[in-house]
Amino acid sequence: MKNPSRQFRDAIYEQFSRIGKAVSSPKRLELLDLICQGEKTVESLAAETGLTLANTSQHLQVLRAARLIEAERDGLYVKYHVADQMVCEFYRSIRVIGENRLAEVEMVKRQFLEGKEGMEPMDRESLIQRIKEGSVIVLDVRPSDEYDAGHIPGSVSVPLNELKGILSGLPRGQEIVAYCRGPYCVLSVHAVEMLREQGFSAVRLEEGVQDWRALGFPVSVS
Amino acid sequence: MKNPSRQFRDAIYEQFSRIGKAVSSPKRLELLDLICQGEKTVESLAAETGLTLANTSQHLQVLRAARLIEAERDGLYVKYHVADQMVCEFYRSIRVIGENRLAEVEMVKRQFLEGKEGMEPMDRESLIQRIKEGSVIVLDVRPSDEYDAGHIPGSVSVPLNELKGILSGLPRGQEIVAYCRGPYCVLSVHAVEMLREQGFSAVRLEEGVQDWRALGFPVSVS
DNA sequence: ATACTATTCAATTAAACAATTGATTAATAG
DNA sequence: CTATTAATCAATTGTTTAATTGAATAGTAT
Repeated sequence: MKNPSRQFRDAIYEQFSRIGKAVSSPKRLELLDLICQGEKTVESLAAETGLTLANTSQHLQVLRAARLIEAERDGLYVKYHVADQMVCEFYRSIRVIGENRLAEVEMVKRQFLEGKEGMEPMDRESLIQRIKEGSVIVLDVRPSDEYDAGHIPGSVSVPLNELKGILSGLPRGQEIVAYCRGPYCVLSVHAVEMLREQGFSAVRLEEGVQDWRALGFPVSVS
Repeated sequence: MKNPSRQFRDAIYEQFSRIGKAVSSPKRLELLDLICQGEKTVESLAAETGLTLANTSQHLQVLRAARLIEAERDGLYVKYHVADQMVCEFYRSIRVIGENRLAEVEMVKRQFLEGKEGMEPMDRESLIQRIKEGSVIVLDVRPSDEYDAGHIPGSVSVPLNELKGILSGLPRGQEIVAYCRGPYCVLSVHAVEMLREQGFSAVRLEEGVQDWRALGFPVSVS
């Protein structure tokens, strides 16, 4: 019926579409985003995404069938991690294309941050400059295992739910920068809100570790 | 029902999944691949992919709705082109992840090239070196409008269907390199087969213009 | 205007998919 | 061995999707 060259191309693009199908579901993208922060159990992913356990597991199978992630059993738990750093860069490229080309992304973001004054990134370049020269305190407000898997050099791990307890230990004079998983993670938003309520001078860094790496800056591990 | 932060994330990942859905179909990937070579009419895309016109048009709408491509009317024809060079790089990253992570891609390729001796890329690095220093004749065997949209510097445009006619004008002594749209395009395979049958010393360059650009080498236009 | 061509739209069909539920399989601890 | 916990599998539901067909639209040439 079909000539060999067409069969060949059909087979090839069929294979490539496995990658596309894997990232064609919003929930799978969210899962991939989380897994890019460090290895995660099925349970923790289900909790973060609001999916049922069975449903989470099935989405993870799809990502695994496309070879984007790998599973490893650790006692009672199965931990998933990205198959290759390239996968994180790939996920990030979807994000960046979305941000650049889909006006709706900017709209949704603006709508969410509405009323949260000053949560918009204020001159990213100079903020990053100050972080690199160490003239501000940088808080990584993600869970500590994500900090361990990779963080901005010089940052301090203060998971959001521990922030309240260490407020008294923070210096009042210096500016505080909080960051988390990236522009669509709300941990740093809440951290900055809390810090400001307590009278601290705090700002949010939108970028996550993946962005930091993509910008060509070093990332510390453990 | 859901808290605002969940609503926000759902809305954001929903947007990103538009990109994923757009590249979740084999045929749309093939279309995107072709459009990355230069602007194309619906008709020519339908002919290349073996899809019906209506079906092609609908796939193009999906790619357009994800803002990956744009349409422009030119007289009777509608021409589609990539919305941004970033889209070609994105498509290429799917291809590269597929090549690196899906064993099936290599299998399908090997199966197709089986029996076509020497069609496998022979020491890519040194071949590229010789192309760059101009010690081989480089033929671009794609349609001429694709050559115009971007080609390897120093290459000569000889669309496959014109190759037969100019065989007599080619030097017998020198090695000839043929390239086309990339590893999954068969134009250069056929070109090399024809050249060898006629006694020429010919090899295939697997890389296409997108790869050439991604490797950091310059690309000539028009 | 009229015919003509390229493209898109609309309606249909069959196939693929996401989410849910309940049952089942691993690994561990008592 | 039995209970417990984490994860997966299997079957079902309602949606979404790809491809097909035929009709409708937009632009061109006569």
